[in-house]
Amino acid sequence: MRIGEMAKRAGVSTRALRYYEQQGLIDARRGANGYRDYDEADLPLVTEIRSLLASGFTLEDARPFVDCLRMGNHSGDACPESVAVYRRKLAELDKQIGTLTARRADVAAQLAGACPNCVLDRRGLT
Amino acid sequence: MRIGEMAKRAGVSTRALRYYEQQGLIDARRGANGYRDYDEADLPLVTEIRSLLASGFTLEDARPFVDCLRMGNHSGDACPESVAVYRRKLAELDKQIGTLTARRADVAAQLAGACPNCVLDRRGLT
DNA sequence: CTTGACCTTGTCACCGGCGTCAACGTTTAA
DNA sequence: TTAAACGTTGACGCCGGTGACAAGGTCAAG
Repeated sequence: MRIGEMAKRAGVSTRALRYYEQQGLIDARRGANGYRDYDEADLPLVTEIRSLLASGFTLEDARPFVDCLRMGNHSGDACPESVAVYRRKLAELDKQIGTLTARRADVAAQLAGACPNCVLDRRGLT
Repeated sequence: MRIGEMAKRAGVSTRALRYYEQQGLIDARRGANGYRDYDEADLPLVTEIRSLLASGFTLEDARPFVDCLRMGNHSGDACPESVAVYRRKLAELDKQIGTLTARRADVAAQLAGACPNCVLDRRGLT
């Protein structure tokens, strides 16, 4: 199928598909006219990418998942490289959550100090 | 004082000081030679900006704090506009923390599904 | 007079994942 | 035959806070 159809079916823009190709994630054969010719099997790859991006992963993160699917696996995370990404991401998230939580406490303390009447911190209250 | 001294005393780069001026946060008088001439009173303003940036606020967020200090207040958050920024930021942080926490749960679940032996989720354990 | 340490403005680069044009070739239906 | 609807590559813009460099002006010390 051509890029337009693939885009429609995957729910992405053609721009995105070209970008993924440029990043070496999704490759399409070329017709005699230079048009990209996508395989049916590429659809789940694109879907996997979108799903990961929506979950906060980067395109680089998605690479092992796509490779894993292309190797014939039923699921993109059936490979150790993908699992490693999960773990790295988990650690990243924990770190970020920790940072933001500490920051939240700081801001709340500042707010309490600056505006004593502003006891709007809903935490610990019912 | 000139920009170099101000930068040194505030612990920022001259580039940053020029950028703050460009954004309308810190204004300096100009000498006959065109050199910026900072006032002693500008030092705490710069310090306030750095402190806020370090806490995850943007330069835009810092604006009311700086204005507040320039109006003669002892503290940058002694003005309602600054307090409003605190509150907005607090809400932002809560939202971000919520998003990341949900995402973390997703990733942990995926990890658990992809790698049953990988029960490394340290939460809930001692 | 010259060197070197300061100052000035202006501009590109970064990071990520595209959106959005431009300028052009191809296919397809009327 | 022609116009619409597709396809191609290439390049700029965005967002924020600088870093780094260019090409120049200024000023104090030796």
